[in-house]
Amino acid sequence: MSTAVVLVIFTVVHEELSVLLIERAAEPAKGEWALPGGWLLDGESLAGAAVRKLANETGVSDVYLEQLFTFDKLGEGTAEVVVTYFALVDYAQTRLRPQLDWRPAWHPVRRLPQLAFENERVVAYAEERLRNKLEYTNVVYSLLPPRFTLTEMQRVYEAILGEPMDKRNFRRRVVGLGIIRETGVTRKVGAHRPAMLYEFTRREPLVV
Amino acid sequence: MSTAVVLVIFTVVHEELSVLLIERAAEPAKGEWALPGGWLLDGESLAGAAVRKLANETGVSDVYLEQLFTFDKLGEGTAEVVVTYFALVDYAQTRLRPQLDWRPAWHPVRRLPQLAFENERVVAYAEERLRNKLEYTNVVYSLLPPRFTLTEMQRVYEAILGEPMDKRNFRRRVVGLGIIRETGVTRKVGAHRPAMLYEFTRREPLVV
DNA sequence: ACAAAAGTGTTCTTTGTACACCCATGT
DNA sequence: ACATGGGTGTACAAAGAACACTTTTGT
Repeated sequence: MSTAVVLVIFTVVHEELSVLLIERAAEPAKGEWALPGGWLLDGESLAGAAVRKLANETGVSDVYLEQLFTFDKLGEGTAEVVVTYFALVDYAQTRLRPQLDWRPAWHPVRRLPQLAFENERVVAYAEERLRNKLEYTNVVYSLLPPRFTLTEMQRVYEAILGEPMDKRNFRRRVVGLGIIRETGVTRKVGAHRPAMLYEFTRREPLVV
Repeated sequence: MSTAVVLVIFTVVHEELSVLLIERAAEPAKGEWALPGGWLLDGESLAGAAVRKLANETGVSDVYLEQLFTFDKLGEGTAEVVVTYFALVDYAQTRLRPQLDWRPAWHPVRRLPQLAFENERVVAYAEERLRNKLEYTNVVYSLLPPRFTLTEMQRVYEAILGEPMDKRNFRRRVVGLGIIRETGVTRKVGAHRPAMLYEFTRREPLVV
């Protein structure tokens, strides 16, 4: 009986909001998909354990990470309490590491496989929280590269909210929130005119 | 090394937002003020432990109770993790029960004594959360008697937000939110005309 | 008569939403 | 020439904020 830490790690792949799952190669729940997690080690802080697991699974650190909820008796898990966190990572910067006991993979949140340990509840709760945070904070900084076009940013919002947005209203809103600024640098991608690159004014949580 | 549950129990006394503290009569932190709490018992759920402690301290149940945050190593507490909850109770319905090892008392949140176990952080966090919830939910149902006047309700809001509000805007807002309705019954208090009594349309959390 | 609380509308500002066209570039 | 995505403005609706007087009642 001890404390476990479980992570809901979000990213956007092919314009779809996705979550990192592991396929368990050992008991319990062998062969099933579940959220990555592990035990809180001796003397370790909760946030420390979350950061360690995140780095372990994705290779990234210094991203948005927030405590979500503490569950008791998630399914037939053996933990006394399970402290869940959610994290946002830029897909381009992650390197998944298959482990001895499990294999990780990204899954679109709209098409999840069946999950062990009632992890559906955890993902649903995390998704809701993410959508709320989106409205009034800069949390997406963590899902985008350091410099990005407004269209790229809008695609991320659309992937999370699941609906298209108006280009002009989107621009007004995020500029008005003061979470991004122009870099002065432009980028050309394909057969169209160059686009202004933006950056976040802060790359830490705006409100904790 | 186990899991503890700690409660931030709010009420409004004399138009001041107050929190329940206990004066510890035994070690650790003997003689200091702290939030009420206790161990998660064997086989007990987190919410179950919170409800039990709440009933134990105040005699009330069936009130607004929400998980707040999970801390690790709060001060020199001996718990591995501390799961905190916040609750809202109607002062008129509480009966504090002095225990062998501690004495409980209400303290206005603006004039707290020094607290053990870094409990200031916990109270501050709970207060912030409460203020946010106030804006768009019906959480105050738990701080008021079943029937109340709009002025009484406004006083509760003012106590929590710490600033006076406009009577007409307040009425429009809460009626517009649809969280209360007229009962058709009026009440006379002092030297003034009778006031309409209102009740909440729901006495459970509007949004979880 | 006066003090105390209840009740009631309007104006203005801010915020959000809906909506369509032209431009630069590469093929 | 055409396809692709970048960039821009306006009108309307909704929500929130500021603000003052009259009524009923008890003393």
